[in-house]
Amino acid sequence: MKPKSPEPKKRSNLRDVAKAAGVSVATVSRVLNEPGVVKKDTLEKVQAAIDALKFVPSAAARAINSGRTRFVGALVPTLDNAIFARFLAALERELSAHQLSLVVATTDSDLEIEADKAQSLVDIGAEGLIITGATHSGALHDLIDRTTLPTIITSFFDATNPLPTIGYDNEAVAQLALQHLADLGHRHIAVVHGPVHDNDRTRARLSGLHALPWDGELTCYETQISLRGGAESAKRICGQAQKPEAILCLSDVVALGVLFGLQAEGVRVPDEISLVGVDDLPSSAVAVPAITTVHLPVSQMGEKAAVALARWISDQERPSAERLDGQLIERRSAIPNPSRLTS
Amino acid sequence: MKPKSPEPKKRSNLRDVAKAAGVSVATVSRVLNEPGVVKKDTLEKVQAAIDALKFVPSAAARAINSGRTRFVGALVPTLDNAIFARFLAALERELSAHQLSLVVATTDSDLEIEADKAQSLVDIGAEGLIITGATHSGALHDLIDRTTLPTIITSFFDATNPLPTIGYDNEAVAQLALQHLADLGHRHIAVVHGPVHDNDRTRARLSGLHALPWDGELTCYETQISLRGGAESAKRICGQAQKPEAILCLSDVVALGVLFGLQAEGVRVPDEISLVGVDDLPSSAVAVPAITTVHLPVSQMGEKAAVALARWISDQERPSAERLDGQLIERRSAIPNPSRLTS
DNA sequence: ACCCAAAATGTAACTAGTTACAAAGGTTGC
DNA sequence: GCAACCTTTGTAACTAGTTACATTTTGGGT
Repeated sequence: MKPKSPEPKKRSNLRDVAKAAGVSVATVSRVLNEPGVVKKDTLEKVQAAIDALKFVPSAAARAINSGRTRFVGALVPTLDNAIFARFLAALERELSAHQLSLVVATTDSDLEIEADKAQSLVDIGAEGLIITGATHSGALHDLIDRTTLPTIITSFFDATNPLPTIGYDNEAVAQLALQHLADLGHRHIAVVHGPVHDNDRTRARLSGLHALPWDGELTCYETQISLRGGAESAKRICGQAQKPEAILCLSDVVALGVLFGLQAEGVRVPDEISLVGVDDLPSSAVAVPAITTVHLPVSQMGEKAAVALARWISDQERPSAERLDGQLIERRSAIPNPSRLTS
Repeated sequence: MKPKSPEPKKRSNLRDVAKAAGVSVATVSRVLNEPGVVKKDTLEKVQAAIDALKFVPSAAARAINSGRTRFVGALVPTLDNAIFARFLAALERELSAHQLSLVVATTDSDLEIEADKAQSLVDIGAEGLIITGATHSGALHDLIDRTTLPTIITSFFDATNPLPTIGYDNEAVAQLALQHLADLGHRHIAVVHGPVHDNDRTRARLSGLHALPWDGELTCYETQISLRGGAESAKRICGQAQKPEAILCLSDVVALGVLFGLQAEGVRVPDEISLVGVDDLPSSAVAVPAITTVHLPVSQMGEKAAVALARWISDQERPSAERLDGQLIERRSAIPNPSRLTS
């Protein structure tokens, strides 16, 4: 027989504290939540008991009463691309200002993984979800539907989507970049983009490019969204019989990779070939030559998403879609096509 | 009077489902947790009721019984430096394999913010903590102490720390880089490093440099850890009367920034000046010239931290300190000092 | 000293699950 | 035909807080 403490260490709870302080549980609860209404010396007694027992209130028990867990989840393809890291940084900063914590889950751009991780987020009690793009698995849509979990789509603007979207018009964003090159007189342009599979942002950008009326020619190269992917694409492009006059990269990591790749091949940018990107990462401003790109307000997107989600959760105010505009930032990597007379 | 449903929409719970299916709450609970022991047709009845009521079990109620919330928190200075983003990516991947989610909080290298956010993590029920570096506010130490929350220090190896550390010996890491430059015959070296305030990793690296016995001269430049900070430092260095023979950057983002800064100033690397970094970010391998650097196994660190924390939480196995070694990766940005005859 | 309101505290019923134990139902052996 | 056992289900007591309401204490005014 072992009648005495077989498990001596166990987190102390409200009732332990109440007993130790010689008060009721309600009083302890008040000390925790509205110390103002408790008489000074009972407050001190209770505080002493709390300290003595190293009492830490249980988050779960609080959550069960308030119905609030105070955290939300975000699903992004990867953390390896600075564009998402920057987005999350802004999101976390603003959520934190609204007393919300952020659970991060990466999906590797796989819709099944995404749905799985979303389920985990629900299982642990996320009060809301931030997801990337508008294309998702049926399982995820079901989950959002049955839980009626506040969910915001980012990086993708689409006013007709049943879920609120906060993001850019990806078609327009890509067109900004292409139009700029067209205006500079380039007619033979290589497009370097990330995987199209499971990525509706890239698909939208590509279809934007193809929808733009102009008289030039596009050659597309698909690669991994990484510096290495960009560098390898540059090599591939340099291996072609006829080099393009300009290269358009649908993301800045790739653009920087392409720049490095071209430098390694001894091709001068922008003299021999112009280069534009999309994203406007800090690296694009600092690179030599600085890379002309389409600025995407990711930090603003993170903030807006955070505010919208926080409001949705606390006030049931369902946000409406918000369109953020890209902006062309002219730098040194794209110049007028020297082999053409543009007015 | 409003006796009828004044609030028609409320999440349904276990008892609602039990009532709807005509069974007891225990049976519904079994359907959820051990469907094997339930007779087939009751199982179907219950499942039907669950679907009909769109029942989703409450995470908080589960947590209150199991005592497990299934998530941990990580405190990092920033997401803007790829080194932390990569660390978190690996951490999240491995935690996810252990059925744990990751709450990310950024501290901006401010110990007060760090303590605040740690408190938030505890408030929402984190089962464990990953923190960066060994220097923290008293409030954070108190918190860890009173909650006895499994907490692992990363990016900093110190076998004598009361908390388990998983990381590099920062002094040694910096020495690897400096020794390499010394071996190449450089005697006048500029060191570019991030803010020293509240950052024990940087401090350790600097003291490592100063502890290395050699006959050269170090000039230190403090700057923000960013591309821009690096580029500006390069300009500052070029403005000196006597240019150093080599530049040692204590992180790779800064190294790349310095490279860009030097290129902008028309200084050729490595011909006129050698450059080495620390971290081994992907950009260092792809940059032109590729940057010689000390590889830090961040992904491995993320994985090891995840495994150690997961085990600590589930099996009460307190991990022991783990030292990860940096490794010099020789690339193109550092060459023998041309102005000297090194055998 | 006494009344009354305000302030402080206590009781017990909630929140939404899990689970030990009890009880009922069904099957098999002899 | 009935005991013995296994399968399946139900009851009620847990988990750790919050909170409506009841009760006690306190203080001021007369």
